[in-house]
Amino acid sequence: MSANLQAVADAAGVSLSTASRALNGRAKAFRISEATEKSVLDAAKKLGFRPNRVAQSLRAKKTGLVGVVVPDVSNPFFASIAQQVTRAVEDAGYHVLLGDSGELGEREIKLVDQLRSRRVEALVVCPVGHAFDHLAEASSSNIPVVVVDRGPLEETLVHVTSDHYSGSVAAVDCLLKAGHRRIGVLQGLPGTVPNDLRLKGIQDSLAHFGLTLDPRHVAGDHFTTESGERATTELLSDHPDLTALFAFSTPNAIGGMRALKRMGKRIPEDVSMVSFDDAPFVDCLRVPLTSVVQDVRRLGFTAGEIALQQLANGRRPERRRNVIPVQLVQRDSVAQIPVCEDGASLE
Amino acid sequence: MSANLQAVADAAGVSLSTASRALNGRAKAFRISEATEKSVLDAAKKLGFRPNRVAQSLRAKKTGLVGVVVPDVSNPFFASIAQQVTRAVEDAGYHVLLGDSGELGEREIKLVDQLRSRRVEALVVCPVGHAFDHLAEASSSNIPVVVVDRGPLEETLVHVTSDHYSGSVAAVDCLLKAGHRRIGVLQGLPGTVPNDLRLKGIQDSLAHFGLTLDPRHVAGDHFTTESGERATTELLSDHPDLTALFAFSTPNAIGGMRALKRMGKRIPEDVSMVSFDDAPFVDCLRVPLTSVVQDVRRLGFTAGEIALQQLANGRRPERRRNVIPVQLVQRDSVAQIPVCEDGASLE
DNA sequence: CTGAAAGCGCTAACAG
DNA sequence: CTGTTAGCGCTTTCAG
Repeated sequence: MSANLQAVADAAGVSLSTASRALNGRAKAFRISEATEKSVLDAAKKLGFRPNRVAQSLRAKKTGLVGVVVPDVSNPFFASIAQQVTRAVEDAGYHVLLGDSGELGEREIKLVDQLRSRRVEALVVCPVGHAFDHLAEASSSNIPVVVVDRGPLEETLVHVTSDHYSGSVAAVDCLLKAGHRRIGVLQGLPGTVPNDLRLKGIQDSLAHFGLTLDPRHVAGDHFTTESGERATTELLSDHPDLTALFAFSTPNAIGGMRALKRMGKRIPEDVSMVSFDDAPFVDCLRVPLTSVVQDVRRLGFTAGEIALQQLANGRRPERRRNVIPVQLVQRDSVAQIPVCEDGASLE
Repeated sequence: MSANLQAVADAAGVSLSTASRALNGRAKAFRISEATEKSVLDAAKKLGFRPNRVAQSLRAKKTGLVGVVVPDVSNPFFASIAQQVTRAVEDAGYHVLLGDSGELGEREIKLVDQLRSRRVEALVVCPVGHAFDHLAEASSSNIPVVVVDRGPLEETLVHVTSDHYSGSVAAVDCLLKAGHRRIGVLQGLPGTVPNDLRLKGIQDSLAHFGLTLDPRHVAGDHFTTESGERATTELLSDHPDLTALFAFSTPNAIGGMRALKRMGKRIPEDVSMVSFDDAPFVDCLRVPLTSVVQDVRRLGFTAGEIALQQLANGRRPERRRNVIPVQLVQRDSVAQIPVCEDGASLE
């Protein structure tokens, strides 16, 4: 195995502690002679000494580790978040222990537990989104926990999230202004905050036009392509009169596009589409999608920064909920259609 | 802080060692009475005992950690690899320490060093691609190293990679069969194996038609959208007679599409395009791209498996180079054009 | 059946 | 200016 401090000390003909001090750049502070210092440094280099961070961690009771748990790293949205956390904490000397829950609540709980066993100093978690007890428990046991994206509705945890409600309102307003009245929704995971806040945004936006959201116009059960494809097929078979679809994620939208293609429907001629987005390539899709763009990088970086601050301060930040603004970007997937006079006739 | 073994032992009224044995499920083996075992387990639960993995690691000289270093986690290609490694090793009880080199060789070296300091038991690295000494050094100091994607040309390291050469040949054959003779190349990082093997594939494929690759038809310097966009602009300004582009990555292709759009050129009517791919959404791009599809998941999972085997066997595998097949998928981005009779007139 | 003690590699009192 | 020693939390001989 790799040489240890003792070996270096022996090679340099000094004691363990002198070697330690020299290696840690404390030579000056301890007034170690330059000759001694040099001989230690030389010995270390010659032996290829690499300080054992495990031992250091045990001793210092600090691992310099941040645990990051996401539902699916292969999704660019979560990959970006993991990346930004990595970047945010690296200058402070922290490394990231990565966990992928595979959208499974049970796995998430297990992962959080394992990471705590590894004594991560902080946790940044994109939860599956239905249960938060394990995170609350971690948080109350004094380890900084930052939840990103799908957090609880109550302000129990430090939470970084996009402005789902406003974004949703903007998206639906855009459809309404273009004359659409019968809008289908390709939703993500029901019961999670991003999903339900967006549904609420839709309802409120429709209400301004004296309309209501027909629950039968909402389909889908995950933020995945598969869900988007299934939901679209279902929605358009049962309700061929829908003129627009609102997809709750880029994968949902991509699934929707696949289904529409299969059904021989064109965007936006036959069906308009807007999406709530999280991926950087939306402008290059078959039809450049009009979409609510989230600032994913900021979401992740902010989470990392908050965790770091908390680590430095030693106390929870006053601000629990950090809402990152979103922006509606109009592209080519929404067609203007003649306003149907009997706006109330939607169903 | 969290309770330690001593605390559990005290609470259960037994010694440290008995507590340890009971907690590790070795009660039977050590013929500990059921009552004692139960009291230990109860005490542990009551105190919320979580074994300190750092101390265990120090003691066992095993961390159960695999280091994964990639150039850019936000790129779905690398994100998938990281994910698959995570999945491949998790059942064996390993966790992944993630590093993002940001395509910077220096950072990669530093990260590898830091991860080794943290005593990762194995390294899976997608190198920036120009220098490998640090990896060779790690490998020769007995830690399993698996290089994915951009490895060295020589078989000095265990390497998992797509069949770049054959894929490239297939892509160019497809263009040639469609009548294209003047092909521009949006390359990635020159000097890396995937890049240069693909260039070689192009040359050999062209040679079959008695053609050669004009170096001026090759542009680009990274596997990024920016490089793809710049290269396309450059290529089509200088050589407006190019009828097709071969993009070496999905980001390169997306950049190319952006540039073409800006220049008012349509795919495939004005310019055909094929890409060497690594992302799952290519079928939904503006123009569904004909492309060489890599089995990214297999790339990553295989790397994880090999690392694990090596950890179990304790010796380097015989097979150094693991080549994963690729597949040409024809979509709609290649137009048939009238064969120019004077095939030699390309330039 | 259970306990005492050594030691993994390192840092930081505490002595000289 | 340098060395000795205790101890971080755990597992595992070695003794009873």
